[in-house]
Amino acid sequence: MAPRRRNTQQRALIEAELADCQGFVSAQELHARLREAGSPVGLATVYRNLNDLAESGAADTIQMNGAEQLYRSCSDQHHHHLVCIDCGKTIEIGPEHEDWVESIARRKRFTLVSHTIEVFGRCPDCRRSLRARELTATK
Amino acid sequence: MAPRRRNTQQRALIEAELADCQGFVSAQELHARLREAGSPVGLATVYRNLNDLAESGAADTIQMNGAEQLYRSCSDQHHHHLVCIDCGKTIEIGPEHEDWVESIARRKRFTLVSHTIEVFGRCPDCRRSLRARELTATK
DNA sequence: CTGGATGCAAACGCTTTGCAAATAG
DNA sequence: CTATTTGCAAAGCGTTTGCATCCAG
Repeated sequence: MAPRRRNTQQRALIEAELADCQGFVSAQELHARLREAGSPVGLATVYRNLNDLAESGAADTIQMNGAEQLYRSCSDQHHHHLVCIDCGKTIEIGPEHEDWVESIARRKRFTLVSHTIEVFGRCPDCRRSLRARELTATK
Repeated sequence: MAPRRRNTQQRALIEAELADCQGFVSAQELHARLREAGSPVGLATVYRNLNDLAESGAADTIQMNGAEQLYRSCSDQHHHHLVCIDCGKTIEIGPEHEDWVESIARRKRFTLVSHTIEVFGRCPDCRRSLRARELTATK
């Protein structure tokens, strides 16, 4: 079992702030938000808690280019995301693909351990404003 | 077009060594190999070239846990891998799934930009030796 | 020759850790 | 009261960069 942890004030703040974020946030970002919100939590504490949350499954995490770890509140089961590269909005991708992943592993006689899938694109809103901007820039 | 680069001796060494590796290697690992092989190439140069290769598509790259970038020689088109977590053997996963990724994006009205898929498991060989080891350890 | 490439070491950015002080249970 | 957790600052780690030197074209 996951060894129960203490219920500290800063842990609560971190969880709350994380839940408030729409998409993924980095530890640094979350730390800044808390600071601005007048809750001066130590950066190291943010890291420690975020890692705990990720380990316990209460948050999930992806690695961005540049070795930055992003976290997101998540109580659900295993799933993946479609992430907008402009605004950061994320949409969960259903579990339909798990079958596909399993069949790949089976076909190669691999025992499946884990997998990561991240899909990046541009959401309708951002695409629209991008196009508007391009028109303006046209000479 | 990709601006042509100079054909230096160390670039050749790096490309050759990368091609020699079975699975993925980190920049540091590759640097160590070269050094052991008596080809003292600077670490920075290894990084620079590996990044160039990745950018030009001559190598592909995945991020491991812990923010370490792994590279692999690769002349093919875009594809993904099934990686053995014990021996590091990698098997390319065909492009069948690209359709699936596209359909996800289309359904959510996203303009697709990129995606990453990595599947980790244990290959038949490693599974076999693992089982053998477990039997031995049985009290 | 000359500009791009190399090598070194210093700089970087994110993350982790050591340790004393604070605090939950 | 005691074991955890916090906060700070220092250390760690992979990677990048500044700059003088080197060498491919």
